[in-house]
Amino acid sequence: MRIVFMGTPDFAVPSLKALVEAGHEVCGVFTQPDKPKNRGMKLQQSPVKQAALTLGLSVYQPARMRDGEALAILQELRPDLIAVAAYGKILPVDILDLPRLGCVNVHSSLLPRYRGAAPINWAILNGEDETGVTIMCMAEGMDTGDILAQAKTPIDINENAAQLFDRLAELGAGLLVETVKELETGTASPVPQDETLSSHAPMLCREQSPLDWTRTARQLHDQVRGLFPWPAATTVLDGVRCKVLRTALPGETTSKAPGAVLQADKKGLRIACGDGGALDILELQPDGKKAMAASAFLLGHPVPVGTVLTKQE
RNA sequence: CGCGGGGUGGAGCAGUCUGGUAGCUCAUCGGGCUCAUAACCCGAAGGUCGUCGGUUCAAAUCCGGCCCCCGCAA
Repeated sequence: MRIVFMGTPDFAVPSLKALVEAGHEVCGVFTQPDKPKNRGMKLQQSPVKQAALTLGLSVYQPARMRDGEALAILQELRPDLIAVAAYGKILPVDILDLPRLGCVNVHSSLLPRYRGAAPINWAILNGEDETGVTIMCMAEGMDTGDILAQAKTPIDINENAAQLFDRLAELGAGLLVETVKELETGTASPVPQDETLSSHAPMLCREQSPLDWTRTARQLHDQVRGLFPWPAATTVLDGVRCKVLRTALPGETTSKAPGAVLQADKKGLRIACGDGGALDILELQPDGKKAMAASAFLLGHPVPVGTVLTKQE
C-alpha cells in the first residue's frame, strides 16, 4: 500500500519503521521543519526525519498545511492512506479527504480518555494503573475520530513517563500495522467515541514541577514519574534546586510535618508527606550537574534530619 | 555569537576573590571491637587540580586559547 507517514518525535519512529518493515511503500514522510533548539540554538532535525533519511525515504517539511503546498505534494504522491503519529500539526479537511482510505492516527491513550498533547504523562500523573494506545480515523476535532483499534497495557507503580513512552510507541507501531492490514482488506470497523467519557491531557508546563509536600506520598510519586524526563518534578535541597528523577514509596507512616526530612544519610533520603506517608528520593539532578544518587548529593550538601522542605516556585 | 552553572583521588563537595605543604564526607584496603553488622574505633592507599600556553621565585588559585558536562530559554 502507498502510505504517507506524518510524525515528529521519538514516539513516532517505531510506527514509521514498522510500516516500512511490513512491506508498505512509504512514499513520503512529513515532519516538522528543522528548528533552532538546545544550547547554542543549533538547527535540529526531528527524530522522524533522521529515521526517514536513514531508511532512504523522501522527507517533506512544510511550515504550513493550509496554504495548498502540502496538498499539492500529497496529490502528487497519491497515497492510499496517511498514517499520523504525533506530527504536531492540524490537518485541514482537504488533506484528510485526499487518501482513498483516509487518515489514521496513533494516539497514546485509551480514547476517548486523555485526548490531547500529553496523554502518557497525564495517565501517570493521575495515578492510572492502565493505559494503552488507540488507532483512529482522523476527523476535524482534536482526537475525536472513530476508533479502529485499541491495545491496553498496565502501568507499573514505578514506571516513569519515558519508559511508558517507549512501550506505547512499540505497542502503537504494532497495532498500526495490524490496523492498516484491516483497512487494506476492508475488515476494519470504526467505532464512534463515547463523548461522555472524554477527557483532556493538555501540554505539560514548568509550573507543574515544584513538589508540594502537603500532597500524598502517592501523588508526589506520580508527579515525579509522570513529569520525567521533562519538565521533571523539582524541590530545593540545601539551597539548590534539584530535579527529582526517581522516587520510591517506602510504605512508612510518620507524624512529622509534611516536607520534614526523616532520613538523610548514605542509606537514603526520606521525606514526610501530607498524608502521613513518606517518599524516598532515590535519584536527583542539581542545577548545572549530572544526575546522581540522592545519597551522593548528601555527601557534599548537608541536609539535616528535621529540615522541612517547602514548595518552591 | 541566546542566558547561565560546572570539570579538584572511585563518588559528592570545599579550597580559587585575598597565589605559598591539596582538605571534608562517603566508598576502597588493612587492623581492632562485637554473638554479629551496612554500626563503631585505629591505620593505609589513592589526585600531573579537564587541556594547552602565558605571568611569577612560586599557579587548583591570576591571564588567554581549546575540549567536555549540565541547567534555562526556545
